[in-house]
Amino acid sequence: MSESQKCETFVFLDLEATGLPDAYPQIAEISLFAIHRVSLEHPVWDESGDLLLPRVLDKLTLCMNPEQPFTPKAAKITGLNNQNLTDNQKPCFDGTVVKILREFLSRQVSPICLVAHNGFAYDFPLLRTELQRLGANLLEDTYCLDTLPALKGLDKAHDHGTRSRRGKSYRLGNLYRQYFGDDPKAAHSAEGDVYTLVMVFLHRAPELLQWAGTKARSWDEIEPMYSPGPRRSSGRSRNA
DNA sequence: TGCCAGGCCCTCTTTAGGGCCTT
Repeated sequence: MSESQKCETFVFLDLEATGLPDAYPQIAEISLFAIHRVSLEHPVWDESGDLLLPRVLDKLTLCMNPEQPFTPKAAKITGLNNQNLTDNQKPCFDGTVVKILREFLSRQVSPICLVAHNGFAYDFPLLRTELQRLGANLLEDTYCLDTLPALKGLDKAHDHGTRSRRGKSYRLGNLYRQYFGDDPKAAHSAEGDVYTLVMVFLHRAPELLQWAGTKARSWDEIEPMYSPGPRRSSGRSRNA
């Protein structure tokens, strides 16, 4: 996208799901923080010098009970499983979730840029799969930014081709520790990870906003993680 | 069916292999 089409709202996104892509995952929790670019361009610090989460933002967090069983590791790290979601009578990712997502996004000033860490490889394709299963889509004029290649690319540019990045971890929690000298809060809850993502973004906001101006992809370019079968179906085929 | 990724990047590379990153 060009600077003339710069995104007005950045919607930070994280998914908790039943597993990694090899397990044909389904979404169990989604969290979004919608923040206008003006709050990202003008971060605020408190008296102690600590960076603050923007005061003005819209939040949405939903839990849902996937039809797919959780892998043991996914259940362990997320704290979610089919039993506790069933006990709390949570429906699956259904038309109501789509309606809520679309209404949440439609309340934001467009163009909208979705932001996720490793989003091009995980969150965006998985969300695409869940929407495709229902024959649904997000809004027109939606873009996507992945902070993983963005931060790697920015660091590479700073290093001027040297090898100083060797061994550096770009896991979201490690980036937070590196930038703020503290452990991230509520890791592997969707809302906790979105908070961490927003803070990491704010720490590098001028560079990332500039990066988004030229490197954000259209949502329409995102391919599904896999081709979803119909609900309650045993057969599924991997997307080529 | 059953739990199986895969695109990207780096390097002891390029006729390849391995680790990262997401749950």
